[in-house]
Amino acid sequence: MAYRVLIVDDEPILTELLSSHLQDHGYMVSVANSSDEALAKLTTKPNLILLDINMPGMDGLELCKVIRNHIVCPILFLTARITEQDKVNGLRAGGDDYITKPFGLQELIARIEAHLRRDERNNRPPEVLTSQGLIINLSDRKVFWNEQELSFSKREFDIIEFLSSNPNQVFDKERIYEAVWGYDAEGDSSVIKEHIRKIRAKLMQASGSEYIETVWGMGYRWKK
Amino acid sequence: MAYRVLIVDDEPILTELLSSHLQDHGYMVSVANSSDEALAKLTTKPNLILLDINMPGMDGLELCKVIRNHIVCPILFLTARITEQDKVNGLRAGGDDYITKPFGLQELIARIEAHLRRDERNNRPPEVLTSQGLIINLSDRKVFWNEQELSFSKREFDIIEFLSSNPNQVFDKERIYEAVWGYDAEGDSSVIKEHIRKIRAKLMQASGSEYIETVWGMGYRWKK
DNA sequence: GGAGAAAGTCAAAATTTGGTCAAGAATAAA
DNA sequence: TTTATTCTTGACCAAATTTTGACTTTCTCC
Repeated sequence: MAYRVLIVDDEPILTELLSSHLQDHGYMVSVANSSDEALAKLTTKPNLILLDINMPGMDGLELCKVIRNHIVCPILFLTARITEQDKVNGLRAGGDDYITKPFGLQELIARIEAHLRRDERNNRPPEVLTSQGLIINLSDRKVFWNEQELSFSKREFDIIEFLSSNPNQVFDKERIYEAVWGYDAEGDSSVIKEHIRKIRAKLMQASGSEYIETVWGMGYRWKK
Repeated sequence: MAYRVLIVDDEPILTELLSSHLQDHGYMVSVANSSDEALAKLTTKPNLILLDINMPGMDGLELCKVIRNHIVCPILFLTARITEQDKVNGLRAGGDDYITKPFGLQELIARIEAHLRRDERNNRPPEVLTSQGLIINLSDRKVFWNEQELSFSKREFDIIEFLSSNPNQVFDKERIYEAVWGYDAEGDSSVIKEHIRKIRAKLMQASGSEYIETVWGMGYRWKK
C-alpha cells in the first residue's frame, strides 16, 4: 500500500515540484498551503509530514506542536533557516528531522524512506482490527460482524477507530474529543455520551456484546 | 531511568568530548573506538547509537547493516562526508539520521532527544507494578490478584497508584491529598481515611493481606 | 492507667457522572 | 430547492462515587 505524505508549505511552486517528485516515487501526496489547511488534511492520516517552518499565520513550529496532539507520524521540517538554535527549536517542538533548503531531492527521498522504514519497524499499524468476531477495516472505514456490514456515521466510526486502535486504554471524554474532533476541544461532554450510545446500540444489536466499557470517572475503553 | 548511548568513533578526542557532554545531560555513555569493539558493546543494549562513518576496518555503513541484524534502536551517523550520495547511502544502510561534522553540541542533543522521544512514543511498554501477587497495571488502570480483577473507583485507584509507585515511603494525608486531588486542600483528613479504608477492605478481601501500612502520626506507606 | 490526639468505622447526605431521550441545528444528498 | 441524515444540545433521571460528621477504637506520652 502506498504511503501517504502530507506537504505543508505556502510556496505553491515548491509544493508542486515536491508533490510530483514524490508521486513519481509511488507516494500518495496531499498538499496544504496553510496551517489551517494542514490541520484539516490530517484526516487523510498521513504516514509522514513535510512541514515548512516559515509560513504566514501559525508557523511551522506551532503547527508541529498542534499536530503532535493528534497523530503520531514522522514530521520533517523543511526550511531555509539554518542556525543551530533553529534546529534545536524544531526538534524540540516535536519534529523528527530537519532538512535545510536547498536540499537534493534524492536526499529527501532517502530521508523519507529512512523515517518510514523506522516507523514500520516500530509499529506496523494494522489496517484491519479484529476483536471477537468484529472486523474493523480502517482503510475503507467499514465494520463487519460475520459477513454483515454495520453502518456507522463519520463521527461514530472515528470514535470506534480511535478507541479500538488503543484497546484496553482508558480515555476521558476530553481526550476522545481532541482525538476525533480536532484541536479545538472545548467540547460538551454530552456529544460523546450520545455518540457512544449510538455506537453501543448498533454493536449490541448486531453482535450482542459490549465493546465499549465505561470506566467511571475516567472515561471509556475498548475491550479487547 | 537514564538512556544508554553508544558512541562509535576511532577518534579518542572526539569520543571523549562527546561522552562527557552527553553524561552532563544525564545519559549513560559507552564508547567504542572500533567496529569490533562496537559489536561487543551491543550487549549493553544501547537506546541509541552514534556512529562514525570513517573508520579503519569495517566502516560505519557496513557496521550499521550488521548492527541492524541485532538490535533495533535509532542509529545516527556522525561524519565529515557531505555529498548527497553519501547521505543517501547512509540512510539506506539502515541509519536513522545523518549529522555532518562539524555540528553543534546543542543540535546533537536535540536530535538525540527527538529520536529517543520518538522511540518512546512508538513502543511504550505498559507500566505495571507488582507486589506479592498483586498486579497494578497503570496504563490500563486495572488491578489483579491472581487472574481476578479487582475494581476500584477513580479516587481509590489514584491513591493506590500514588502510594504503590513510591513503595515503602511514608506520606502524610496532606501530601496524598495534594498528589491525588491536585491542589492543596487544608484539613479534612477524613476523606483520605475513608478511601484508605475502602481500598484496604477490597485488597484484604481478595488477597488476605495488608498492603497499606499506617505509620502512626506520620501517614501511610505502601508495603513492598 | 488516663488524657488527648490520631486513626478507624459507619451510615447518610451531597455531589458528580453517565445513560437516555427528544428536539433543534447543521450538513449532505437528491 | 426540498429532503434525509447526521450532529449537537439540554434536560432529566438513575447510579455510583465522594464527602461529611458523629462516633468508636487505638496509640502515645505523661
